[in-house]
Amino acid sequence: MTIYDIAKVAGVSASTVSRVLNDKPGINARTRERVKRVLDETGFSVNESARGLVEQSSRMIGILVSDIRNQHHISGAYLIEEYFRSRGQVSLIINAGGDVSAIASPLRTLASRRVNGLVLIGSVFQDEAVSSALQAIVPDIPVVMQNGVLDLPNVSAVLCDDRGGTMEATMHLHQSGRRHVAYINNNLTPSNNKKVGGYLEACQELGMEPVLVQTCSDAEDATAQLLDANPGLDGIIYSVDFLAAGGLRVIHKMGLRVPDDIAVLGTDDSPLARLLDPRLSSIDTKLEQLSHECALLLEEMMENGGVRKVKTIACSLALRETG
Amino acid sequence: MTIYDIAKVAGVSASTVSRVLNDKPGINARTRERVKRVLDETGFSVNESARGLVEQSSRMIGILVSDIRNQHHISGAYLIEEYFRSRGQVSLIINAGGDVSAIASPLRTLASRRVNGLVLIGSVFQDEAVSSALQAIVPDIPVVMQNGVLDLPNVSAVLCDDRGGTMEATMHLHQSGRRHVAYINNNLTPSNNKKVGGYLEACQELGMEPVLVQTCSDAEDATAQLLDANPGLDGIIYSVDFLAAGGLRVIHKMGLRVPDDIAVLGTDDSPLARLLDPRLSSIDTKLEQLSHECALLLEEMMENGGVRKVKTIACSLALRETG
DNA sequence: GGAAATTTTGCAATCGATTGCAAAAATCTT
DNA sequence: AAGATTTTTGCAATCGATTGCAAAATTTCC
Repeated sequence: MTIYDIAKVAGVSASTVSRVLNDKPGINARTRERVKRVLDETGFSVNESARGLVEQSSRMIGILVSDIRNQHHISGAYLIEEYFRSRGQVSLIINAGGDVSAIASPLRTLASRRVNGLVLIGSVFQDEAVSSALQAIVPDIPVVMQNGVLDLPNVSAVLCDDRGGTMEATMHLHQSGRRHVAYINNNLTPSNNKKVGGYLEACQELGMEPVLVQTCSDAEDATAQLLDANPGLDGIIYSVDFLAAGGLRVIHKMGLRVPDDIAVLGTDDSPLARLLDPRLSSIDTKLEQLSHECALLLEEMMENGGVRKVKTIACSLALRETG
Repeated sequence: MTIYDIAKVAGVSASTVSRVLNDKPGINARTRERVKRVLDETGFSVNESARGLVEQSSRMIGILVSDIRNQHHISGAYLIEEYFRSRGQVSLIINAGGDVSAIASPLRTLASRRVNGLVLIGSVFQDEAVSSALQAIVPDIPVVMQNGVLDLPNVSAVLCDDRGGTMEATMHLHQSGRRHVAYINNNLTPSNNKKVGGYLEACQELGMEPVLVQTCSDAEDATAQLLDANPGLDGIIYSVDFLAAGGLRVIHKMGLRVPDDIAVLGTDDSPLARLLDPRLSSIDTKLEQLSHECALLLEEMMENGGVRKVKTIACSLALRETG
């Protein structure tokens, strides 16, 4: 079923059908109605391949997620998808599969589809390999990175102030009387490094001795070891909420009370925080705001041929029952 | 940058370039190499719109998710995306936004893109409105429903045995000595109705008096009321894990011990179950297997012109610390 | 060395939409 | 009623790939 078929039925030319489809002016009202009726009756749907070919645009944006297993990333992708869907742009969401060096392949996929814009989700994309891949494969399309920066003319960025958020959290614990606050990190992403940096700086400023776990694969083990080695610990900050869940379990098992004996903070203020018992206090990294800004920025770049911008969003503390 | 440009540089015709691109036979090895080198050097990427136009296929499949906010659905979508990505098919993941009656719009989007196949995720799609929309808009493309059935020739289904799983869970609790088991449901989706059915049947079979909350928006309130009204309760099954999280909190607050005083089961065996304290026992609705079957079935239908099939997968119990 | 067989390549049509330009139709002027 | 305007419509080129068929190049064989 093509516009030529529609044209035949409606007794007009294909051009007219096309113009009706796209709400172009200069079509007689009665003709327009007639064509529209045929369109409805036949349940016609435009061939976007054909349209994309002549328009040199796919009416799609690409969302490249560094790692799907990360709940937080998925949520971000969907917030952006949602925004663009309401604007009539379809989203092509693709998983990079965690391997940053292999980014060329998904990038080429998106380039082949001629996406009008691209969002990269995940701080691991802040990497030289990604930078050169972007330059080689999509040097001209507007890109926005969520939580990472690259120095390319077509690549904007929206970041949350991980460093500041973590500093603030550390200071908050200090202010509420904690003097031995540890930090447990899961992996060394650029974003997590900023968090660690904030923690260390706050410790220095406050005269606290930092107790840092740089990476860990199992939050329970890490927490148990930390508590064994540092009996005086009265606060732990985790780089991600689900780590804190494991931490809480160990703390509970050891007979310590939260937050009386020890305060616990997570990061990201994910839905999980509200489901744990006690409800987890968390550093809110403003996912919704971040995603919204990404969408706005990308839209702006796509419309105005777009100048590069870098925006930072402040974090806040979502205080609940753990500290 | 088109294949004509490549052709010019490589000193061949566009047809040859096309054949190299698609690994077609009958090209001289040296020519093939030369073209390939030019392809690499220029970083050429095929225009999928043009290709899609002549091939009458997009090399894309569509995944329509009933409601994005449902973590479980998202995970399912990604499992399917993953499978097809490994097969060179891109996925177009779209959110129906919860409103089943408005399914025509996303469906038309997918139809316009000429997706080669379609997966519907969410039992709410098991609905007359969806059936007629599918028939009207995509009567010819292979469709697989995850957790729902419709009686259309091009629509297969993969279901999990919610009813059986819930029966088994109820019986398990009975077997471990529970005599007053309640069921708390959040909403009346077809899938949840099957769960409730299984619970009721098990109760009857076991001679237990059913205590059922048909719908609830807040798990804590529902649980608190239930416990107040039924002091003898020694087991609660929730239709979804995150409800159980709220339940655990209330139970804990009331001073009851889990599982000694009361057993708690969730449903779906989501990552959350392993993060709660105590670790939540849950009815495993086999999301991974379900998604994998969906992918296989869709692939089969796309390749063989496909006959409709309906598969059911058994649930199992993931027993942990709550019962 | 030349005819036959085989391999390799290119020509040209095709997919289904959009759009500049010109022709046709309708409306307005006097 | 005829010419000038304006509105409405259609023709035909275009986008960038794929592919059947025929032509050209190469290889094989006697």
